Amino acid sequence: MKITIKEVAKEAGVSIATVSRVLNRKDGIKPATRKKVEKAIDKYSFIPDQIARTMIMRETKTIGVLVPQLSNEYWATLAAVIEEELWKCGYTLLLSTSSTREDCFTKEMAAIESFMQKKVDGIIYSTSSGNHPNFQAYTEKMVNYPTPIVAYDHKIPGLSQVFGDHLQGAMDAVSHLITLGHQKNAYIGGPLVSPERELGFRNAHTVQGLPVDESLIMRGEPTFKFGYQSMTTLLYGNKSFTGVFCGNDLIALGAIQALERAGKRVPGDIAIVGYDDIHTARYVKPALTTVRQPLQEMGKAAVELLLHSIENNGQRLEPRNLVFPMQLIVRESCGTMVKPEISFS
Amino acid sequence: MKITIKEVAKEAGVSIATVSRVLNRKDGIKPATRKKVEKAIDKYSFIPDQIARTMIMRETKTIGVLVPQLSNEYWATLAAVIEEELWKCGYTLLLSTSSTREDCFTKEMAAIESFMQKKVDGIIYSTSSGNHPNFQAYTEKMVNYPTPIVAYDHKIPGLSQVFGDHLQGAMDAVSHLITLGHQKNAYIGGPLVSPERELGFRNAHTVQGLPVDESLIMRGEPTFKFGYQSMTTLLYGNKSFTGVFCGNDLIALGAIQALERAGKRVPGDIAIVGYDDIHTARYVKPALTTVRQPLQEMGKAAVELLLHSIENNGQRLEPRNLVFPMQLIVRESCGTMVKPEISFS
DNA sequence: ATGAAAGCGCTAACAC
DNA sequence: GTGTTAGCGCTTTCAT
Repeated sequence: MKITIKEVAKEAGVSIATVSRVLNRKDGIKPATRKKVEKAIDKYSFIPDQIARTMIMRETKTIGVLVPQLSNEYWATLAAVIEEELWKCGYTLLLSTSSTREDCFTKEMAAIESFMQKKVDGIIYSTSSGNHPNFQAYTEKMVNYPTPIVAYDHKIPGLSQVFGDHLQGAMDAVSHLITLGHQKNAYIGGPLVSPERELGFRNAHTVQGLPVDESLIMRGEPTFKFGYQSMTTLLYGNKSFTGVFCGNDLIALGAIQALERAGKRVPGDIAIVGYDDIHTARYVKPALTTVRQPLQEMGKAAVELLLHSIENNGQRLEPRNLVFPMQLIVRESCGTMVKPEISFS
Repeated sequence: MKITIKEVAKEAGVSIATVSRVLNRKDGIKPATRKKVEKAIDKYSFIPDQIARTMIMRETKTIGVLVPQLSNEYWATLAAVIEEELWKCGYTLLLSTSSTREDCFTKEMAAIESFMQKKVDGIIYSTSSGNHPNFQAYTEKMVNYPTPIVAYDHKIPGLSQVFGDHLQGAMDAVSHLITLGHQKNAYIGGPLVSPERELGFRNAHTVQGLPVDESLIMRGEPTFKFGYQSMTTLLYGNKSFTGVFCGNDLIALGAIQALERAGKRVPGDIAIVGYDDIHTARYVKPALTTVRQPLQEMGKAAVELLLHSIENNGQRLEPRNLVFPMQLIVRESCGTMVKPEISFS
């Protein structure tokens, strides 16, 4: 038989209102009554029904989190950070991913809708379909949603957002390449990946009075496969270049793999910089020089922003934007000799 | 103003029952009425309240998934597989992790309880506290839970479960080491990690009539750090060994890092085998010889088992156990020269 | 200090 | 075909 507060009430010889009161730690209850009720709860191993409670309280204590994919270390780590942070604050997360499937935009919309149906208290939204033709139109409506949303690492006017300063990150990375003497560099990445990274690549050249060879710009998906294929294309195209900036570490790993297969040495023949600083970046040989994103801080900030706006949802407060600085991590893939670091993680 | 089916009904000039019918694609409705209702739904951008619906239907279309940690590639990938599979079947996942914190057992219990309160339709449960003193007592009660649970890669009597044949996997790995001529081998891993892997390690030796040096067995956590530290201990303990079987790939990576720091060559001086075949295993140098778990299949199986028992929850069907075979992937870390594989993933 | 009763938004059984 | 109505399990006035 199904146990509800009714059964508990009967067992304890009180009304359901009283049971509800002890469940919610309200005071103004005779200790003796409370004892009786607690005993009944225990006897039946009664677990209160959140769903019924939600109907009245209008809160689910769950947050919808949308990330592009979990099989990518960067996003998985972000999800981990968010989960931990949310749990500390008494929230659980409803998780969806978007970019495993071709039509990620459709999946994203469906996931958000599912979050709304399930009445999550808030949403943390990172996207992989920022370049979809209908993206703008869709996200513009988000401002009017009853559910607070914070955008992670992409712009949605009117929403609170957390993002990384990728223009700076990319410039630092490419400047490093240039400083080491690399004048002809390729970019494998955006703007599908991230327009700012390509922009930073260009700026770094411009600042040094160096031209950018447009045929050395490869745009596509943020995957190992794309990195491998792009590098292969570059190699067989007989392009001349000595440095490569990759839109993320996975791309860099793929590029390195292609280089090795072609008998080129990294960094001897070609210098490579990645982006993200996923764990793997330190394990590989050569260890990857890359740009570290302060993932931990960014994830925490997203949670804070969200919970803050949940608490004050009455006032519909001004959206807040948080920008985080990136940090160049110099390892081996650009030829600067550094003592290999040991890291536990 | 809050939009409910009431408002939609009024707008369309019908009763709430009719609105409910079109929402649930019931037939027996005049096309004209359906049109009217659909227009009203559209006008208000009405999103039905799952919570209210759940109260009656007794299903949430959400599944609770508990994994040890998301920052570990193996578990993240499993979560990704499960999410994808579940989504296809119309389910969303409520995700929790256990082992980021010290007291993972407490967190696990709390997470499961939270799943129950939130009335998930089922739970996929993988654990990292199988060695906790109260674990057995706790899981024994799970059989009587009203919510179907499938155990992932650990035994809980009375539940359906999916697991890998780690005894076989470990034996294959260690036999490979022995076949290559390694007679004195270390094990860095369990039994906290997985008792079967240690057992397989022992069996492989026994079968070949080789003794196991107990001082070469290191037990601890499934982390990079533990691998690094254990190898360091082994090295400074002046032990003699030429092969190492690691409980998982992260441990193996840590061990290799320690070996390199100590000026040893892999596989020249020491041969290493890992376990899991995470993506990183191919990127590292030397590429890791390891045991591949059919993660994709195992994740899918867990989902299938769960959904099957959700559908037939009336009959309380017999628990089913699925065991998956492991596959040794020979790369470079044991000294067998193989052409490095290219893999897109 | 406790109980009775009114809903929260929806579905389903039963009318008509 | 469509409307009326009784709940689902809980919280919360309003009485007492």
